[in-house]
Amino acid sequence: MSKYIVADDHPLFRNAICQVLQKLDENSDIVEAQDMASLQIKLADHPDTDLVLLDLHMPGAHGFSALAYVKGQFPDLPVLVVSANEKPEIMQRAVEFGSKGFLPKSSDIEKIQKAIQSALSGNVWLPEHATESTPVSEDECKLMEGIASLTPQQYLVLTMLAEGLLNKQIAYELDVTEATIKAHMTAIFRKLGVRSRTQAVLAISKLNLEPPESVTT
Amino acid sequence: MSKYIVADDHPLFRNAICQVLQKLDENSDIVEAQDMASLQIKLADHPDTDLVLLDLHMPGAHGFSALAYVKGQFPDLPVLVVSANEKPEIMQRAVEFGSKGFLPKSSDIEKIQKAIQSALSGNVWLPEHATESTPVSEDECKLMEGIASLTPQQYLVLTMLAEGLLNKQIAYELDVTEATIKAHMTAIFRKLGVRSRTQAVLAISKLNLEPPESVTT
DNA sequence: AGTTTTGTTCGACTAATGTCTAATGAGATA
DNA sequence: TATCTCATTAGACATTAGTCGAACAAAACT
Repeated sequence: MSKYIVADDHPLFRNAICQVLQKLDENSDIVEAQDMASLQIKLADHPDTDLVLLDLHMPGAHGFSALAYVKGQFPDLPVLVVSANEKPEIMQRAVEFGSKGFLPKSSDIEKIQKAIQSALSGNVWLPEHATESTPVSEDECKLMEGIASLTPQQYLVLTMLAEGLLNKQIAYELDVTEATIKAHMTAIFRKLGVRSRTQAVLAISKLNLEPPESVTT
Repeated sequence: MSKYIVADDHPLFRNAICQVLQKLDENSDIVEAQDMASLQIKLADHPDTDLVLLDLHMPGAHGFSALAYVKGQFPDLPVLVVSANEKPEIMQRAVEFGSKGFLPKSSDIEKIQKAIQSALSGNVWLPEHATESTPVSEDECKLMEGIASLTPQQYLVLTMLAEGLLNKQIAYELDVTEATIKAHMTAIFRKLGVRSRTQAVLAISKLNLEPPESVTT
């Protein structure tokens, strides 16, 4: 019997994944998360999780930064990235950043099963056509390491920064002082190797697979 | 006899394009630009240009913002986008934003000729496989219009903002006071419909085709 | 020529951002 | 248990960012 966390904001697809999991293993324990905040909680509540199915495009997940963050918090926890994205270079990058593979949302049930079984047995699974080689740049690696070293709170603050919020707004949302947010910002800048919020936003937008949501204030 | 401007930072490819143009029309007048700054100058110097071949990934060109900007300055000037990008949705988007077509850099000479002739005769040229439909969002349109309405100086300032520079640094580069840059910023924010530099960066990073260059201070 | 608009420039003022230092508390370690 | 590390919290201070009003010049319009 295995324990899974399925993190995806699309209820239909999340459900589909869950059904496949149950078919694969009737006694499996399945936990669901629909955004990064809930994923964080579930991860903390279920330290005995065997596999996380992670969508990179949930609320609070900015492309690969979500993967980097989860792997940073739980380095030994297997993660299988699930995404609507089909680009081979994205798939490969996911693996290079610690994912046990890449599962396109267009996959049929059989492929989903294979991917999950591979991941559980410690192997990597990729669609056939994802074999191009796309080297990861030095900078990108450094950035991923930086994100992986963020604390949960810091990641949350970074996420809100990436939505264009002011320190004041972030402080209000998190119910702390503006001074606290500023302190977090300074810490985040250090870890990401940047000097301002503008550069921080530029840095993480490099990791975005798809255009971010519209900027709303 | 026609006059062309070839804007591409890759000398080899720029040269190749120029040769095709000369073959197509021996008397053609060909002007070259290797970045947005020089393109701006050439555009002003040659108001009788018949066609601009524009690479969206030159220094100073942030994805579609370069196209939006050129079309904003010279609405009636035909522009043919040239790019290493091969994604159909990117190609279509270029056309929707006013390009006379999309020429992948992998094209052979024959295709290049066809694309240019189409553009000159007022038609649109696209590779065969670029026929998916990808609607442009409301927000994205507004943003493109905003960029198109920027003045040359404002576009320049926006570009430097998008590299993560401080107002002070931009002011030094452009040899004006910081107050001037701030005034430009305010104007840019209004036109882009945002309230801070952070949001401005987020907005234009939505238009980037590929990850931006590394952030260096 | 006279008027209007618009881009660029800037100073003064207000708001937001970022750094430094330090207190607190929770977990890990010895 | 005592100690140590580190995340979280914040106040004080310094810097940067952003708004407003206005001067000036160039271009467009009458």
